[in-house]
Amino acid sequence: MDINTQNGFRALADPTRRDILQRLACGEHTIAQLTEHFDMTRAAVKKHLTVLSNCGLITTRVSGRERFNALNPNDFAPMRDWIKFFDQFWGNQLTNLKYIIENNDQKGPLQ
Amino acid sequence: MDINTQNGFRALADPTRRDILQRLACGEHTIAQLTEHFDMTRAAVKKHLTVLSNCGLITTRVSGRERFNALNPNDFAPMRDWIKFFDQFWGNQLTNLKYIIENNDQKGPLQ
DNA sequence: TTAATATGATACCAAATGGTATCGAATAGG
DNA sequence: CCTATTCGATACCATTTGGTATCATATTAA
Repeated sequence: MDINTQNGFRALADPTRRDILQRLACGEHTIAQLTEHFDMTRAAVKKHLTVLSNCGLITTRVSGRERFNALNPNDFAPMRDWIKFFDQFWGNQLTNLKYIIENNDQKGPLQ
Repeated sequence: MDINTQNGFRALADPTRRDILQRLACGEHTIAQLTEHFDMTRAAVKKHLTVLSNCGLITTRVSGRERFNALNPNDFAPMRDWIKFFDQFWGNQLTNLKYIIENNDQKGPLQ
C-alpha cells in the first residue's frame, strides 16, 4: 500500500514500531527474529508489522515458510515533505514559511 | 515541559494537532480563534493544546483573560535528530547509518 | 455591580489501540 | 508420512484516545 501522512505519523507514534524500523535498518528480519528483542508475543509484533506495511514503511519478501521484512526506501516523499515543514521551525528558519504560501497549501506539504 | 521523542511523535500523530501547529506557524492564536476552524468544541481543542504543550511543542502567553498559544521554536533537537535518522532512508543514504553506530545508541537518536 | 467573555477542569462516553490466547495453514526435515 | 516450525487470522480484553456536556473561575465592559 502507499504511504500517507496520517498513517505514517501514527505508525511512528509507537516506540515498538520505531524500534522495529531501526532493526530493519540493519537488514531484513523475520517476525520470529524481531520477536526475540521484545517482551511481547509474536502476534503483537505481527500487528505492528501490519501497521508498518499498511502505510508503506516496510515491504515483505516471502521465502518458503519465512517472511523477511525490510524497510521500504521508496515513495517516502510525502512524509519527508511534512517533516521538512516542521524542520523549518526546528531550524529556526521561520522565513522559509514562504514554501507553504508559495505552494498555496493550507493543509501543509501533504494531505 | 520538555520535549521527548515518544510524546512528540504521539502529538504529531493526530491530524487536528498538526493542523493547529500549522496555524500557529502563522502567528499566535487563542483557543477561541483556533476553535473557529474546527468542527469540534472548545474543550476538545483545549485537550489538543494540552498535549502539544506537555511535549513542549507550543508555549502560552497570558494576557488578561486571553491565552495566546504559539509554536515553541526551542529545544526541538531530540525530535529533529530522530527525524534525521529516518530521513537517511528517505534520502536513500543508508551509509549514513554510521551516525547511529558512532553514537552507540541502540535506541536511535533519542529516547 | 452586573453581565458577557475567555478559559480551565472534570465526569462521562464511544471508538481506537496494543496486547494475549488460540486456532489453522503451509513448509522443512527426520 | 509425520512432526516441528514459521507464520496468518481472529476472538477477546484492558487501556488510551478523542470527543461532548457541564460547571467553575477570572477578566472585561456597560
